[in-house]
Amino acid sequence: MARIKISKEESRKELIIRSAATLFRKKGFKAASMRSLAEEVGVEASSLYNHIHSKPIILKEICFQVASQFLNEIQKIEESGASTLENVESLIRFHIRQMIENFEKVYVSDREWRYLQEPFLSQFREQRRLYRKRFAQIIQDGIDRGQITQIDPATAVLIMLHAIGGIEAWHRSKNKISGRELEENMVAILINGLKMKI
Amino acid sequence: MARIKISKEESRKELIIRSAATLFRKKGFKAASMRSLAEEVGVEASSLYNHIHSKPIILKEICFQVASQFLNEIQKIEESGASTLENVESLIRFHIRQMIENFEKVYVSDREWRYLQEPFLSQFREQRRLYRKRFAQIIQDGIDRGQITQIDPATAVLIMLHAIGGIEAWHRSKNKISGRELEENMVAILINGLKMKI
DNA sequence: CCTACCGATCGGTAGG
DNA sequence: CCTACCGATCGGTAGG
Repeated sequence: MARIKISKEESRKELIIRSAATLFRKKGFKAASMRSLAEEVGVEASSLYNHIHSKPIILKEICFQVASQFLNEIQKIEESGASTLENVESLIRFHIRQMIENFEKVYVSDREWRYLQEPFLSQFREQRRLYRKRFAQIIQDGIDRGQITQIDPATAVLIMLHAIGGIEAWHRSKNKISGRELEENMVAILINGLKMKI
Repeated sequence: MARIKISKEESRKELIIRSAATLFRKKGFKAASMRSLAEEVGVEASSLYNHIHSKPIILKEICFQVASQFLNEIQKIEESGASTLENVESLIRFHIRQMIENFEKVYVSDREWRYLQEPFLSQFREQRRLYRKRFAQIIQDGIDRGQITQIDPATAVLIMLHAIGGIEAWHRSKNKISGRELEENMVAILINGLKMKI
């Protein structure tokens, strides 16, 4: 019975976090009220606090959940032993798919993290900085091996990540091309942009 | 004397709008309070209302100021008679420079426009939609003429605009490369990504 | 999970 | 341009 209660609590909490992600994306963290979140979930605002600690802690859970997924993936890729350009492509594809399939949380983590409270704000910034550094290192390897054109790796990372963030506009548009087509088009442009000119 | 008074009023208003742009960028529109804006400007909150109508109207002024600059520029480029790839490059360079030199307003117009009130929200969305359509048309011309690789033009626009939005991260980073280098690197990657593979 | 409620802060107005 | 102030809304707590 204790087990059942715990698992119910857990799923309730996750429902709240998922609803919050959608709400934070739509309205922005500051403009999204706990009252509107409660309405979405179907309870009174005060009842939310039986499952979550506070509004900023919800944001923290979203941001760190997403961050750990990307850190796991880059770890796998670094250890893959594939060629650099393949590694860049894998990572880009992972970002694109996350942005398509796990849109609400990824978007919130990308755009609303600045409302994190300390010490989470600093921790998140640091994770982000290290992630980008590792991404830049993969690109640097590609330059060293002559697979990637002579560019500033940090700038390349910046372009990649933000370009992929643009999928937000795709979600909002009518007459979308398919997710598959979107992925192929983005990969084509971005990878082509990195390749050595011959 | 009336003329002097008016010109003083105007510059006071523009000071408020510039301060607001910086504040909206730093805190986000919702989190930025009129009281903190007043503090920045050096008056009491209530005194702001002698120069501006309301908080959302400040946002409107920022967004439409920026939008009209981009609309002017794309107009000039469409009429230039240059080759397609040159047109794309000109437009990208304009975006990059605006993002570097007119950062606060451009960033706010890019990220905070969703807090616009009707009817401005709809008007802004429509201007944006048309702008992107014109940008996509330039790329479509390039594809038709065989200068640009076979990709979805709307996706290409999405990538370009959001990649350039990434300059925000450049502003925030220490150890920046120079603005000039940034521009050249971004142009290199983005234009290279569009070009026909040979 | 709800009712009742709190202190803080918000955008904005009245009046001078 | 300021003092004084308003109603609305916010995140969150007490107590059951």
